Amino acid sequence: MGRAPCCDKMGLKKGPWTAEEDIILVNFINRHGHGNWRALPKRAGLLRCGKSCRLRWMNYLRPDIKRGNFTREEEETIIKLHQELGNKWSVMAARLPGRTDNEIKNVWHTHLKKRVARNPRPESKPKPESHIPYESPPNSPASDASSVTAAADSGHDQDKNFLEMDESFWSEVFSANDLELEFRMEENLFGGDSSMDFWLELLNDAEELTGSPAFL
DNA sequence: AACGTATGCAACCGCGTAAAA
DNA sequence: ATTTTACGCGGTTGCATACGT
Repeated sequence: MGRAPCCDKMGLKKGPWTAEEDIILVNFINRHGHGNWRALPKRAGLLRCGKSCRLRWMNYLRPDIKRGNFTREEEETIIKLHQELGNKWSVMAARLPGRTDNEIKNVWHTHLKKRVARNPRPESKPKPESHIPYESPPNSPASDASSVTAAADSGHDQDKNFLEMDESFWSEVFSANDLELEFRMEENLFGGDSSMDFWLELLNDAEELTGSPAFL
């Protein structure tokens, strides 16, 4: 049977998410949940397809996502689970709280697969340190920490600070400004010229609240 | 300093399937 | 029972940055 496209692609944005889009998505889900991903972008005022929103939320914006390095234990768990389950990334993610299937998949393909290939049973000789760099050249990015977080070594400058924010940032920002914020967002999204001034002001507010630079 | 290559991550695409109509 | 719709998953790609020459 024919399958309808996931969304009407006309006019929908693709590519990396901006801080503004993240704010809109997080705020909307915090307030209304995500009952219907397909309808969500329209309701939230995002020019994205529902699938894209879902992915962004699941892999990045969800408050329960653990940011930071994969521990040695997590890496060993992934290796073990992969031996058991194969490429069942979502099952693995369910067994690793705070980690996403995409993240696990990436870390497997970029680090663990090679490690396993070179050293088929690493778990048989546990190393004393709980957090050991990947097997990479001493000055490679992965050598200073086995970080697979987006923030750690991706270089999207504007996003970098944003990504490093703890999820508490969002709850602080939104709980503090809530109603007025939503009103102002809608005003800027639907009502008019959606100038950057609004967002800059919002980010300044965020900085004041959290005591740390938000995005800029 | 400039250029080419490798690496790592975020995001997209297409398919399978469950749920709804 | 059949068809349609939406969700979730796994594979793949695009792009920015790091590294090497």
